[in-house]
Amino acid sequence: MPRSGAEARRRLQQAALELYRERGFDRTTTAEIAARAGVNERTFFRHFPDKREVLFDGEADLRAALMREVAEAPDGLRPLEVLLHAFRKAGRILEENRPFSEPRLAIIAVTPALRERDLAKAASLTEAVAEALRQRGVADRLADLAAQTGWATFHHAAGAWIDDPEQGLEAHLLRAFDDLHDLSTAMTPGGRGR
Amino acid sequence: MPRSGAEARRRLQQAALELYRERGFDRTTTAEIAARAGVNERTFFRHFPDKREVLFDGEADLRAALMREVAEAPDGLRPLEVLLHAFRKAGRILEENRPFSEPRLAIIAVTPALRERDLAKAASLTEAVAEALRQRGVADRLADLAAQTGWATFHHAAGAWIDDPEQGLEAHLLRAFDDLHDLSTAMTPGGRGR
DNA sequence: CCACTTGATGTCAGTGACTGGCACTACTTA
DNA sequence: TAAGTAGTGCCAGTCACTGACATCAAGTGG
Repeated sequence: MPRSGAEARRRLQQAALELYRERGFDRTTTAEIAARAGVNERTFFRHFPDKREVLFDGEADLRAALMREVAEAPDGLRPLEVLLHAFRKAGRILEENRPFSEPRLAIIAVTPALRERDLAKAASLTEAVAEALRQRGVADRLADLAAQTGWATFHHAAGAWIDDPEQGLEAHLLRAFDDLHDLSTAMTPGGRGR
Repeated sequence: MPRSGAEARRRLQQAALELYRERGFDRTTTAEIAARAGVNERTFFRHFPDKREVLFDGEADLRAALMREVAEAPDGLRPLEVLLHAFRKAGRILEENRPFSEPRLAIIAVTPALRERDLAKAASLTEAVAEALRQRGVADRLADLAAQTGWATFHHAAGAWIDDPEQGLEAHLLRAFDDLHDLSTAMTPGGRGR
């Protein structure tokens, strides 16, 4: 009956999101998701490799957006400035999709198994960002460190934005990077002479 | 036959580590682990909540060590200095246990399911570190950000140390925090007037 | 209009992680 | 010695996930 496959895929995502909200992730079976989506359980696993992945679909888009923004950032910016630039741009996607992503994030937040997957995705994106920095000519060591601390700052800002959406993600981002700046500048260099 | 339970637990950990190395995590069944340890499969799940957790046991110790070092760091240090202090101390545990933790880390590195769990543990420890900073009087917002960026820096340094153990973890740590300092100081504050 | 191919699905059998329940045994304590 | 407790073995069952094979709709070329 379904011709394109993409329809079934969307129905599965929708059904999974609903059921995870209604009964919780652990008390939802893949058979139930498939039934609500009107397909066979086997079909579920043809579209998603496992029960968690059905909630993580936009990753490829976000990754592409991030890498593009890092690549296209103005010349002359320092690594963390490049990242702030990219996060501001990519953050708009997040903000526009908030109605979609809010229930999703709520479920992830209360489900350890989903938090684990979320962390894995974040780690993968961090690695992608580091690679994008390297392609910009940032030295290997700095690219890795900048990507990790930059992502941590972004993650921190996103968390603050979830708790307090009034100010907008961008304001939280700017404040987080300012805070990072303050944290580091106020730190005496290493414990050794330089 | 076993009297203390702790023995069975250690045998299970040992058997799991061996089997994961020999055949890989995915091609090892919990029944095989139990058999090599000389116990029933059910006993495996009495000691460990799942097949991954058997490799993550020292977490409580590391957490305690970290929180203690953060709490006992000298007064007057800025948040990131406190963390550098704590990581240097806690890092010694890592260095002393390298013979133990090296095969373990190698398995984790090549097994996505175990990497996920590892990331979850790191996130949990980061949260603990943030809490320890708060108890030191660091403001909520800064504690969270400092913990995340500090952990990212620590993680980065640990990775560099794994690749190049010659210099010792401490040297890598100092360099990573210096790099972080450089990254941030060279960054113009935000994109807005202050 | 008839093969023929192709992509998505349904069906079925099977493996393995994990759980609840119950009985047994060794060690501890009154 | 009796009662308790902790650690274990055993058994049945659920559920995530996989491989193999059949089916079915749609498009394609003759």
